[in-house]
Amino acid sequence: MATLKDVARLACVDVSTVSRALNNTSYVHPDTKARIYAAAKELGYHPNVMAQALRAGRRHTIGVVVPRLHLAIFSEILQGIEEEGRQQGYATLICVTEDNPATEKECLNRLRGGFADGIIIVATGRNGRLLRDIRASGIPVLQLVRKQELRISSVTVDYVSCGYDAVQFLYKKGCRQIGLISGSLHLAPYKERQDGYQKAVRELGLDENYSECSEPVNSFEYGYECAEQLLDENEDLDAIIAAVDIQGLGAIRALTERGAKIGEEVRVVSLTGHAVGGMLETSMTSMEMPAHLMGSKAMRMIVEEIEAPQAQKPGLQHLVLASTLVEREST
Amino acid sequence: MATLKDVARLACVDVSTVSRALNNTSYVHPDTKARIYAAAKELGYHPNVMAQALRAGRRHTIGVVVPRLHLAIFSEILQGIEEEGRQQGYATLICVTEDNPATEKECLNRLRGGFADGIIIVATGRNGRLLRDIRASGIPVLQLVRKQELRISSVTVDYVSCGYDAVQFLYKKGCRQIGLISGSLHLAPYKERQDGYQKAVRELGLDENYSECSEPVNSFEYGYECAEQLLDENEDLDAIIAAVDIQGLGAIRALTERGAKIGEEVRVVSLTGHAVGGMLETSMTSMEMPAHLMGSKAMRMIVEEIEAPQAQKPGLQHLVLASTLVEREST
DNA sequence: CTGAAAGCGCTTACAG
DNA sequence: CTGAAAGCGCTTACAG
Repeated sequence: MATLKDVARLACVDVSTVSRALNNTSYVHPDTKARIYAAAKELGYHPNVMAQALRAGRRHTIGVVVPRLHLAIFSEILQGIEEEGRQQGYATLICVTEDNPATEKECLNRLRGGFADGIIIVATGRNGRLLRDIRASGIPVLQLVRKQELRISSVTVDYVSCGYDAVQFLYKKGCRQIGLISGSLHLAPYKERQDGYQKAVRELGLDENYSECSEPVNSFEYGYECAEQLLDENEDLDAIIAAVDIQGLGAIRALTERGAKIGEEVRVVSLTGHAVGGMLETSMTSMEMPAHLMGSKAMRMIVEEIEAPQAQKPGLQHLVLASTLVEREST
Repeated sequence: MATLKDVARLACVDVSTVSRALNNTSYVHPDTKARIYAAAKELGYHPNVMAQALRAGRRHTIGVVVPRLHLAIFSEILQGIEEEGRQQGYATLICVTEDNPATEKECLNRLRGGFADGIIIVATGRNGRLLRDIRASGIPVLQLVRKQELRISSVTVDYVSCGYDAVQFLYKKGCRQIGLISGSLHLAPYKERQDGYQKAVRELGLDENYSECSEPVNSFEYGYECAEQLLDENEDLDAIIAAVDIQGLGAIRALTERGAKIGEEVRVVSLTGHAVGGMLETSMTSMEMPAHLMGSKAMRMIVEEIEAPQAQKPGLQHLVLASTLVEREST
């Protein structure tokens, strides 16, 4: 790769002049400029971003930590992040943790210390302290989807309303025995959706139907098992709410195998709204979270924080967006 | 952030000694070492990766260019890339192009010139020349999934066999009127799958049934429309092959709406094998591509090329993996 | 209008 | 065993 020095030599000027000409950072005589441009072109010069970054103390890179990409809403969120980042001149570095705290820790430790100017974390497995450490060391950190640390800015969805609204909706459809398939209650999104469910069910004076399978996970199989269990325990069950779509797919599968008429005998709602819901034989009603928007908002917030002058950093911000109900055939 | 200099000052030694101690790069007196470690710990020192990178001329970062992440096999591939990269000590930078050549070009231009030590490109929209340029400038480039440039290393699947095998499989199931839903024939994976289809159909003396909808895209709606068209044009159609899963979902949807018995009257096979296929009411048979493996292989190949001494660069390599048929209910 | 110099934070021959 | 110096490729006051 050609460097500034090479261009300078070819154009018979100092490197500083080349830098000024190429960056348009102060007046350079047109003739000199022309020579420099010609030289740069001839050599196929591209500035070395690393050197620029070292100089500026900024890499224009944001690290994103996600639990997984495949079959999850995270991939859509990530697209939102990346797109907005590109527009703002920031590159997006990713780390996939599989919800493993050790992997997450490893990722975070790499990201700090120069790999990224800021970190958007979608997972969060017991590394709260590390996160606060990183933040304290001057690297902006933002939680997305899962808000575990109150002292760290976040972009989330109103999960309580999400659960609440789903129950209300089903109630209006005539459902009286509504089951819930959730996830690990250590994770805020699951806990809060369950809170919303509980609130609505109690207000309406309905029975609470929880699935209590072993280790809650975000998977098709888990959705399937939980649905089986809910149906076994309550033969009057007339609705199932699943925290995430692939659990919903599992529930639909279980219902299909039992020959239950989905959307009539038993209604199904997902609380996450992955686009696959609309592509099924029986398309699935869901509370859709504005995934792309959440990603771009998060990126914008973190870039703002990075670029704000030291004196006027925005401080703690929690942005909460709303889910919207998209009614489909499963209800 | 504390720097080497800070640590040196606190430990009362030269920065070079700190560097040597921390990197274990030559003998340092145990006492000095202890002081240095203590100082580093006290200051919470983390080396500045940028500076290291500038010095070493290597960033330990690979750029990955993908058409999209959501609802595509690419997210699984990307997980494979990232995981392997992490193990090899490389970070993964992503760029989402939406198959837009201009966006792709922008991404590539950023990635060169220091953003990445190597580039894995999954898209490829008419930027072959730029790719060769980048490669010529010393940055390894690797094509994944789509092989457009013969002079650039690649990891792909044997798409011809994939199409061929699907037809053979359906033939053995008794199908005689097999329709194909493909994608843009400018893209090698689609073209080759179609070639395989054609080869098998001709060998077996069957009719060729192509969907000829307007602009081929990788979408649910496109799959739906094409299926409709295939069914309208040939009322004896007894099988549909879809290039990618979400087209397959569209086809299944179309069949469902017509009341056709999937897996009996009309069989459906996808040629890509996104995991969602196994989670449907009628689970979908598919030729599964080893997505995760493709990602990790690609990462390993490019790291090898980067780290090989100048004298013994591996040179052009094309790795072709096999798809495997996973039979499910749709056939 | 342009050059010479300093410095971003690190590593690594070179001395001693 | 450890320090002083040079240099990775850039940018930016500071002179002139």
